[in-house]
Amino acid sequence: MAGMSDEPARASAITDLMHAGRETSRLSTVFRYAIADRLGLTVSDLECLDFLADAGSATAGQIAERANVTTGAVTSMLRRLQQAGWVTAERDPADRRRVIVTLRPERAAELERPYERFAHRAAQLVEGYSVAEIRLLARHFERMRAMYLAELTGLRDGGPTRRSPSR
Amino acid sequence: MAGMSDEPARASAITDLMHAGRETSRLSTVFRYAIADRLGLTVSDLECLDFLADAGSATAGQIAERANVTTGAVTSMLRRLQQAGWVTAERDPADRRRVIVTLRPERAAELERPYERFAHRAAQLVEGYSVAEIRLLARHFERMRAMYLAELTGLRDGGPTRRSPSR
DNA sequence: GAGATTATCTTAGTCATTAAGATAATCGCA
DNA sequence: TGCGATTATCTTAATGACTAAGATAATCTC
Repeated sequence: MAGMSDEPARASAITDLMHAGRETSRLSTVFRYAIADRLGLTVSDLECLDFLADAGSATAGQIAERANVTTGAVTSMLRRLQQAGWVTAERDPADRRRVIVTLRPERAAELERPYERFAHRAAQLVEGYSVAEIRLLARHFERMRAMYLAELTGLRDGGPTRRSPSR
Repeated sequence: MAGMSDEPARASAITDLMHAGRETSRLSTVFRYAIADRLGLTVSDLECLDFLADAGSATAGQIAERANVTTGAVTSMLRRLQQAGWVTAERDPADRRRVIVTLRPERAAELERPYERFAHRAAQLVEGYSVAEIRLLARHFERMRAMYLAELTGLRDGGPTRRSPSR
């Protein structure tokens, strides 16, 4: 096999991969909308809660950056989420300008529930794969994750036209 | 190797995969937000335009369903998109209740532009993979796509609590 | 052709978000 | 030490996308 030209096959496989990848990304966004709606949250709220579930706790500023909203939006978001009992927020004793936000641990499971069916099906999907294949997929997703993070900061900083002229 | 118990390794690989997969999905949503923002569009607008880029043209009702918004929202969305020169909209001569919306072909490339850097990096990522590996990834994404579609219709139909009580 | 259905549009009101600037705490440096 | 600069969050006013409910208008059905 080595040295044999498989360029056409390779190119077509890459095209397939790109198309399926983008469509999956698109659908995952719509799916996330639906999940947030189901939980009575905005997408930004869900973003925040998922981030907290992963990170444990974070400052208001970190949440703003991560959810891609202004700090003003985070202020009202936190009021919302505190009122609904999702998070606690208190000033950092070490630096009293900061607000440390923590996901209430007893609510974390509730956040997972809409994903349960999905996770179950995803596990079934993987059943037929070898360990090596699973590792390949995990590595790939990890690289994509890094790419998204890099591109996001790139879009934020490098963007000359951030908004339509009317805003 | 065959018959050897690799269950612990397998389980940990699956955990890694699930984690990276979910994080990637989350980031891709934030990325889509950023792309829409960069184009001066809402996420619904982008959803609509991407749908049109794929489908060629569609009725207002089909767009509403696809973008998960009411027909009233589509009306103002179309005014927006027409004004910005993204689409044309005209009544269907065969059924004058319908409005047929078409993406202006000369604007389609513009829709791709914010993805270019991303696509370029994604291509680099894949350079080191064998054709078999690329095919594995493409197959996996295709299966995920199918899963998302199935779960989405499930969420839409089976959902008892669609909104928070205050709305 | 009358009533039911379908597709889109209108209207009024809601709410998350932004921009700009206020407030308050911490840092850096003379 | 103390003062100006920086950093983190909050406030305010305004914007605009969205929804629900119902209006309008075209098409089906019998």
